[in-house]
Amino acid sequence: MGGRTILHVDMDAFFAAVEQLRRPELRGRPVVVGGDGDPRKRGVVSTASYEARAFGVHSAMPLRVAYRRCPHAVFLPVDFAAYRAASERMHAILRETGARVESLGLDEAFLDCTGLPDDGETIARAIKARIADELHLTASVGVGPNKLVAKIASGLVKPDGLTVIREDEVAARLAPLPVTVLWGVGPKTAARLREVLGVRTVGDLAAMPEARLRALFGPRHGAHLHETALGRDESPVETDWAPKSISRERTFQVDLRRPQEIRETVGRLAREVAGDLREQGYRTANVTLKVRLVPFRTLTRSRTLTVPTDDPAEIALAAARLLDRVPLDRPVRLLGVRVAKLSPASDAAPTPCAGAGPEPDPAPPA
DNA sequence: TCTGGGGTCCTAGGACCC
DNA sequence: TCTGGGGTCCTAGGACCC
Repeated sequence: MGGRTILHVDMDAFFAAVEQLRRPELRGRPVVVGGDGDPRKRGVVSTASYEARAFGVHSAMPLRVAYRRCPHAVFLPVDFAAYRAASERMHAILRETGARVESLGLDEAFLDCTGLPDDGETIARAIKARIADELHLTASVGVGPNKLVAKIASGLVKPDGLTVIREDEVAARLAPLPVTVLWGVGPKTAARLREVLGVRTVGDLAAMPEARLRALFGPRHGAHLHETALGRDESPVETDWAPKSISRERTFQVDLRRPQEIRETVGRLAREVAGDLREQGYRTANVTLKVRLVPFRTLTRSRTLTVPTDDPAEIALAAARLLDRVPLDRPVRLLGVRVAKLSPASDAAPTPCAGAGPEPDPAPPA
């Protein structure tokens, strides 16, 4: 497995940058994009401009906290249509390199440039130049021997950065970084690594015997930690993506208490999911209901529909049955309906058992 | 009233089968 | 009666990512 050339392209403060581009009066000012743009309401920050980050505002922060930290920022609602348009132009530039391209959301992508005539750094410079000239936006790019290293590299210099990590530099470049730069290492795993093993950096983790990691985190997660700490990653750049599930969820500005209102909302979400399902050309076999009760507890219930279906009424019925199994003894903050086990609608042969309808729930465990 | 909305993947236990 | 072992499917829940 020698000699892949992988790029990771990461648009800088993408949503905020698009807003500043179309509204020049916002340039140089702190801009926070998130929720419906009202920082006094429930919602989180999607993207903060670099001017806002200077005040400690960052992605996933509650809007109210962002408002406290930076009250003079301009707060804007998320306008996906605008960001999608810019994203498509960016992706067109990436595809024109001839590389295979894997999207990660609207603002990031991996490119497999293996076998192209130019080297990774040259391609990266060309991409950055075109994004600057044609979109008037900046991107930070990382070049490495695999996706893991490329992604870490793109994060090392931002905004408008370009960082190349050669195969023989990987260990030395990764060693001093905190373990949270690694894929799959979030707050919980980082805390356990620190508390149980005294591990803080990628270098610390790389020095840990794999057996200890397996014992502590289980065979798969342990092995994954070991591999990534060494900068190893053989995952391919995947150009085709198909969803494995489709969902709709809503957090309410005011927690719901009335059962009638809760039932109606579940029905509405189920019909929205069914609409998405049909629009995207899938059928499904499985419905999951998610309910978040106050304070902060998530309760999910799922069950299988007997008939693969994209029928809104059947999906709504399944969700309603699941709701019957949730004790609504406290206010409800969030409702969500997810459908999984997707299959292409075109495959769906007429099923002989289609008249059976949903079967009664098995007795729920106490 | 501090906590969105879209996802993916893994684990663990029980049911069930051979 | 002293209690194996592999496999799959299902459900619930957790961690993580952008």
